[in-house]
Amino acid sequence: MSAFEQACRDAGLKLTHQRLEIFRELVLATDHPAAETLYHRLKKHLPTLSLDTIYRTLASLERHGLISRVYTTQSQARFELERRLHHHLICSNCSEIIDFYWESFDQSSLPENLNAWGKVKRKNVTVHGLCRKCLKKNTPDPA
Amino acid sequence: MSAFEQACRDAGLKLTHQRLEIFRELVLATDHPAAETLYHRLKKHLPTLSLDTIYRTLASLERHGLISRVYTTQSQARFELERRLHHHLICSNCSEIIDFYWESFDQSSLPENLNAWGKVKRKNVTVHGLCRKCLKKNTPDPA
DNA sequence: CTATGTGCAAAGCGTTTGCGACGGT
DNA sequence: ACCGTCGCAAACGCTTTGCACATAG
Repeated sequence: MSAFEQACRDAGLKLTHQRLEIFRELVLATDHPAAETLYHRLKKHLPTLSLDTIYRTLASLERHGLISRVYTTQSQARFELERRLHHHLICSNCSEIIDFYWESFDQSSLPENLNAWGKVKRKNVTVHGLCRKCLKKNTPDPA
Repeated sequence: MSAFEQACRDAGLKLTHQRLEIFRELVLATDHPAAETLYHRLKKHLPTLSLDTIYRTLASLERHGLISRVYTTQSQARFELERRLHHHLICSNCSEIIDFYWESFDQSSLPENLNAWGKVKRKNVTVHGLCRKCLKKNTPDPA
């Protein structure tokens, strides 16, 4: 967390109460929350917090590489801390997103013909399926 | 294409001119176009076509499993034909999305501990980097 | 002939922005 | 005291919806 404070100072960002709380909520969250989700969670302890501040803060933290936007098919953007290389499990029913690690994949190399495309920076796996909760509820995917 | 006509009949969808043209454009497209992109491309040959029809048609084709929505961090939704298993290359600069194939990955198995999560249906790789065009233009990624 | 699909215009929803007040540094 | 940030409200962009007419089956 004080690494966060240092990063803010380096970036010229002020250490406001709101900023700290929004970041702290993201540290604790494992579910890649949307802006609105964060808003509802934080509103309990910060009743005057506004949704705009959440949006502005998320954009600013993203710009400075402290958090990142998650790839999704939904219209709502979702966010996560910029952590070590990881991959995502996505439930097609409840659209929960969970991290997992797969080091043997990380160390493997891509097909050679990708060099023709350009310069590769990162590779990520997304696994789709049904999480245990949704399997139990016996709720098959929509349509 | 007549497979498409058959699929429409099976789904109880009428074979309208607009529907056929929108689907045909998606068959030809390799760049995972957004609704608006399709609109501009089709407008040339179908001047009376409306954007709402594009949206409605895309939603309907998606519901029937003929096309799918691509995972993205942008607010605009992008679409592709439901083809054989493939993976995506995404340029962080121009956000172009290109398909690639990687059969040795497709045949590999996931870490065993994922069974604890639920039932896996599909796994996809997303490669991020800079495409050749953007490398040439010497346009480094934003910020 | 009937149900579905279309085009138009208006509404919806998530997100962004201009403004004046506020608060770190 | 200064510049970044906040909350408010209004605007924005992408997408969806209600309605009346048109069209495929």
